[in-house]
Amino acid sequence: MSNLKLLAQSLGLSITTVSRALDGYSDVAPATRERVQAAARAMNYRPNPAARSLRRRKAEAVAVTLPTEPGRFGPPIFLNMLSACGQRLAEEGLDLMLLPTAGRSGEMDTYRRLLDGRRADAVIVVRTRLEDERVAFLKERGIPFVTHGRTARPGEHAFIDGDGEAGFRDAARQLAAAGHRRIAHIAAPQDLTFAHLRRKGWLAALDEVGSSERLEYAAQPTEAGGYEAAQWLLQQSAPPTALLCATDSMAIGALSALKERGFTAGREIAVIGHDNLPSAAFTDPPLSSMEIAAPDVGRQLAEMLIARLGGREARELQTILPVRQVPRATHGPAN
Amino acid sequence: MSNLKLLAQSLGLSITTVSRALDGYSDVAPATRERVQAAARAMNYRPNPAARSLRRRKAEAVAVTLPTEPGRFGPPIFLNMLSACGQRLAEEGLDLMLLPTAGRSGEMDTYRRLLDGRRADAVIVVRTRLEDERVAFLKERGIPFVTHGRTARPGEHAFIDGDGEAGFRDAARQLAAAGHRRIAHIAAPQDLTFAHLRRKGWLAALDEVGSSERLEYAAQPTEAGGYEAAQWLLQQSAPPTALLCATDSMAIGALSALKERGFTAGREIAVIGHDNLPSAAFTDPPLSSMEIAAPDVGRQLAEMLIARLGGREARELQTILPVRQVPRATHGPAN
DNA sequence: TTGACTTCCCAAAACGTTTTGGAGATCTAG
DNA sequence: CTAGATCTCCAAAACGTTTTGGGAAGTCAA
Repeated sequence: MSNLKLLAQSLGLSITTVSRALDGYSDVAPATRERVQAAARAMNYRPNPAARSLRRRKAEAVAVTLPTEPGRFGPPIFLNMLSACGQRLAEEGLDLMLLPTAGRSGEMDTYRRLLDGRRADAVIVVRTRLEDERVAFLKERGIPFVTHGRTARPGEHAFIDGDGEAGFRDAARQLAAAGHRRIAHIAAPQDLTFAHLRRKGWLAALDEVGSSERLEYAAQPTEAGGYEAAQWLLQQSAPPTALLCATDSMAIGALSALKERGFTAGREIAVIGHDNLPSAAFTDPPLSSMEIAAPDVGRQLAEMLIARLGGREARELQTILPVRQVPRATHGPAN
Repeated sequence: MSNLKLLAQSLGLSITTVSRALDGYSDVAPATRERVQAAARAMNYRPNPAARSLRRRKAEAVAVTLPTEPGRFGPPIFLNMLSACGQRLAEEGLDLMLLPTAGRSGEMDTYRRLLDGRRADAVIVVRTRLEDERVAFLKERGIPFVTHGRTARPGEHAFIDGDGEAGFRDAARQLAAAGHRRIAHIAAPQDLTFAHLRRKGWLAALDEVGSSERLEYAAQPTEAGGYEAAQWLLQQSAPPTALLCATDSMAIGALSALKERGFTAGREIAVIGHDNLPSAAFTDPPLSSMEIAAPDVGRQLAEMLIARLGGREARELQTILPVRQVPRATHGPAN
């Protein structure tokens, strides 16, 4: 409600001086600066964000688009990550805008609306794909952005990601070391980078131990997808003794399929997921999983975005976070 | 990049006329209107949102604050609901701003920053409490808002909510009809309205059937909370035969506690949750739950907000949606 | 023919901020 | 005592839109 004009009038100063005093310029006397700041606090003045961004030609906002098919739940991790991210951005005076989009084509429309209209200064890309048209678009336009997850050419942009490849390699190695010979992979759609990398890690471990079996099934990264995959794998002529699942949601579905067929996960068949969802500790048996070792991915994401807005080079802003195994009861023995 | 001035110049018209043509005013000739619209499309002109909201004195944005304790996951339903909501708001040219806040005091700070600075025209309140200072604040300031969930005085503001009370009454009735005599309630913190109402429904059913037992335990609405509650309830001298849980997350925790003590849910002890999470169908045994019967709560929320911004009275905008039982395997028999 | 009414258009004033390009004091050095 | 340097401050011009208050033709009725 109160603006610079009012503030200036009440202080007997010009708008210019008040503005500069509040922004901490050096060409205003310390005494007046303090007088101005006190008055601003008293009238609890807040700069009008519209006016400010009009003049500065910045939106002071960061956008994230959420591709959501109706009825399908986004991974619960997102909300938490975005929350932490937004909190850090707020400290910098940046708003976090959530732009849900319908399907993949709607997403590009949203991008165009967003950036032609200068509604956001920077963008966060989630559910990154190996070949991601969003990334291509943003690079072409020169908009700062950070992706959550890599693309096929990660060298060319800022990203933060967990080392799912290493995580799955380690997990598969451990299973092999425990005597498992038929380690199957329940994969998520391979255009999603995280899914591709996790599968790659699994493949690497199989190569290492000289296993030639390539038992796998790709499905949607949901409980239903995991269930479907496990059903298919278990009815093969030589069914697997271990299921390495792309996500915990899929693993939970797989557990259900195992139970249905009379298997006990962790005894006859090992199951390992990824994400360490809160519910993973409460499945029956408790689900072995893995997770990004850093507690604050969202915050780091924000930090990278801020650095990018501050002019830092994209190549300096590329983080791969280690993945830590969270063993529980389902990675049990083969031998 | 292109603005009204450029557009006007290229058309040999005034800025005023171009602006009015695009806004569909009647005082511009149909022929010129079309000429303008064609040109606007060709130059893919988008009005600068900052300039527009400066002049219109509106932010063209809706905010939702997300109270998130670090480490604790918000209910996975939120992301979906907000997604659907944001999609509808976008059709109206409104951005959905996500403002994560640290703890309860930080939340009020955020509200003040938000509304003193006119960053949002309207607000969505989630995790509504019986006595909610956010609601008080918004009413005092006269900001349009809709709450997801009711307060203790729901008559005074717009809200959308599921009829958790009826849902829990029905569920408890059914349990009683099946012969259950000691129906316990695993409650969420009672300052949260949804938790209060669900407990109330449970109490109502107990009164109806003349049961005097009041077995209950309140905990955090998480898997861990449900686990803790179930543990406590099961070690009472006269343990319950049914657990009516405030949320599916809690029910999943309870299932785990049951298993640990050698009980089979749905045989010795019934378990029912609420929310119908995707994973509820994949627990062992599959969890009986309930859910709001409407498929598009988020969209309806957006609709109410739009109506409210359009001047509709808050009292006309109060929706209680029916709750439907989703029976699976865990509400099993007592007799 | 004239006055009133339409129809179509426009100049200019906002909205509230930041920034540019000084201007008037006061001080410093010669 | 004067020329420059240094401190403080300010008027005015942006930023791109919407909206106010008309104004110039053209049309119609009397």
